[in-house]
Amino acid sequence: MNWQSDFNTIEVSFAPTLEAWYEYHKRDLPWRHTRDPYLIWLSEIILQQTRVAQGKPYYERFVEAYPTVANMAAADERELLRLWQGLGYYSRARNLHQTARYVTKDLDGKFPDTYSELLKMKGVGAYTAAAIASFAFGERVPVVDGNVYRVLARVFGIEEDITTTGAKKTFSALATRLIQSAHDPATYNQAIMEFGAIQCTPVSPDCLLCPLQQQCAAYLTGRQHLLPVKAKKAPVRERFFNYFIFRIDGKMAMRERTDKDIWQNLHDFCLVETDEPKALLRTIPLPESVEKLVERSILVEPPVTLTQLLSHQRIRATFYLMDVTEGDLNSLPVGLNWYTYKEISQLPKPVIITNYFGDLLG
DNA sequence: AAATCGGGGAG
DNA sequence: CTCCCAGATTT
Repeated sequence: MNWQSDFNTIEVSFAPTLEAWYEYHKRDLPWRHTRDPYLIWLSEIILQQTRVAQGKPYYERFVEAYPTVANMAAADERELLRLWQGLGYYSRARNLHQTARYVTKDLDGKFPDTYSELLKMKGVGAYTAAAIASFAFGERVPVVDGNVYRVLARVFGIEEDITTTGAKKTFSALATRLIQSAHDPATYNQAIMEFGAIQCTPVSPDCLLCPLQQQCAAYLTGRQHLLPVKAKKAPVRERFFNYFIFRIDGKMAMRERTDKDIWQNLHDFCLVETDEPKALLRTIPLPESVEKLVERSILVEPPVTLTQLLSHQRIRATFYLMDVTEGDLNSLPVGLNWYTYKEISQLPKPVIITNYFGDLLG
């Protein structure tokens, strides 16, 4: 047996081995009890870059609120964002809504049933299209997610930087070969991701009880902890937010974020961003409309500073709670509107805003 | 090809 | 602290 046929033997046994492992080790997760493409799509969007433990309660709430794609299409986008609040990557919620309407209106409620048609939906890329196509329709297309990168890099000893375009092609090509030997494409795709999530984990993988131990290039050379190779991320950008919370008669001034920036379509307060931290209110350069409002307001408590860490940014926000004492309530700076506390509790807001409110307003 | 988009949990 | 999670889209 030469090296070529030996290599092919590993490729052919790979999928059946994982499928067998999966039948014994799989977790009982809610989206594994359905083949409804709508529910599978919903679960996959929620789980993008999101751990199962974090996404699961959101999935339950969304299924309860919108049992069908038509229900979701009929909903208000703000309602979806409110349900999505705290999960991050809010474009997912906006795309969810847009795609629900696309399926309901343009496709007459019939969910796309092939990889290439699924790929046309907003928010559905190569991974999600493959997941829905295989889980709901049995199509033989491989999922390639973070788990798959890790498992394949280790078992096959691939040292390419997984953040590059070339690696994406390498791993996809290998994954396409491997799924050909699967007994069932849906089971195999579930299996390799589950295997990455609970056996071949990023830190301290359970190699001693691994069914692929003697076929794993990384284990056989003691390089588990070195694979996959991944370029380091750029350092996070520091940002300083100065929030003015204008308050009067049980209302607060808030605005919907519409700039091409974080937290699009979520609601926050009057924001003045500075390029350095400002400990004193009078040192913050204010736009004229804000300055005029500040002048007829009084600071009702010492400013509170909170920090929110994002993937690429560290937000340090200082909150100035201001009671407006006089003047025309109809003349707020552009974009701001008065909201009652009850209304505010229903608005989708960034986590740092809900943290500021504490238990007062969700 | 590189940057951007959240938030949380594990170690 | 660092890493990374059932990635996609924009620049």
